[in-house]
Amino acid sequence: MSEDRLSRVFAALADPTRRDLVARLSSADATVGELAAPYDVSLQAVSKHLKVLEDAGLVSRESRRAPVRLEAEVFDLMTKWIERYQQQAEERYQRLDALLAEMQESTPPQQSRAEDAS
Amino acid sequence: MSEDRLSRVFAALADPTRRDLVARLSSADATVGELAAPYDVSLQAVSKHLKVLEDAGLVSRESRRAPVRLEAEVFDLMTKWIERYQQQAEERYQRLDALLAEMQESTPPQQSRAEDAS
DNA sequence: AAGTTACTCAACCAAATGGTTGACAATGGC
DNA sequence: GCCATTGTCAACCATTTGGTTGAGTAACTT
Repeated sequence: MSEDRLSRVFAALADPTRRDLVARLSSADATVGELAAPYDVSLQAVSKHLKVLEDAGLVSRESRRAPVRLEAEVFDLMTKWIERYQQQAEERYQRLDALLAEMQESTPPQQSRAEDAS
Repeated sequence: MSEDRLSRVFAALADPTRRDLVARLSSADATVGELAAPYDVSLQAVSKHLKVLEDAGLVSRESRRAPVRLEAEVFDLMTKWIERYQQQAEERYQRLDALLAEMQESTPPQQSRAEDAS
């Protein structure tokens, strides 16, 4: 479903120029020309970058020459995905730690363990 | 600095297969073979995907045939980036809302506004 | 020490990406 | 209504990407 959308969002942000555009748009809306000015690539190249951001839903415009606006809601999509697996992984590590601690307890102080034998 | 690292992380997660690998690794470590099994691409292809994830720092292994492990800390890098601009954008929208509200207050109820004239 | 099994490297291919330049379309000012 | 400005589309190019197959390497098993 939104599988493809997530792919587009991540792919869009994988490019440093595009991330910089997002960064700049987070502090103020701006037209394509304004956005293009600081970079040493053609206006067309920046226009393409903006299309990628737009297709990913990260950015929108009311009409052609209107200022580009950041769509901050899309960030939630990423955050949700990230948090889900981060949390799951962390919980697992916690369980593992607990398990290790338990094993250590039931096994009284020993001289050596297989893995770190000198 | 870690500009390049962020690019690699986002690019790594832009691929659905790679996102699925991460998802599966979040619930349990697994070997390359185990990870490859469910997909209908070659083992080599999955091996390549894992290399991409590894280069992005999302995944690690102690040795060749050891189980692959998810490095959940990298998620923080993304989260930090996202939250920074999301927050900045939201603050800006709040200020804008406040400004509009203020303008509305100083402008007593009017019959029509330019934009939505019938 | 030898043989399997598990994985990676290398070469190749098609498609996608980020860039270019040149022609075109749409907006805003006069 | 015309012109200048602003932005997009199209065609092209080099590089990267995700896949393949085949050959090689590394690690357990016995």
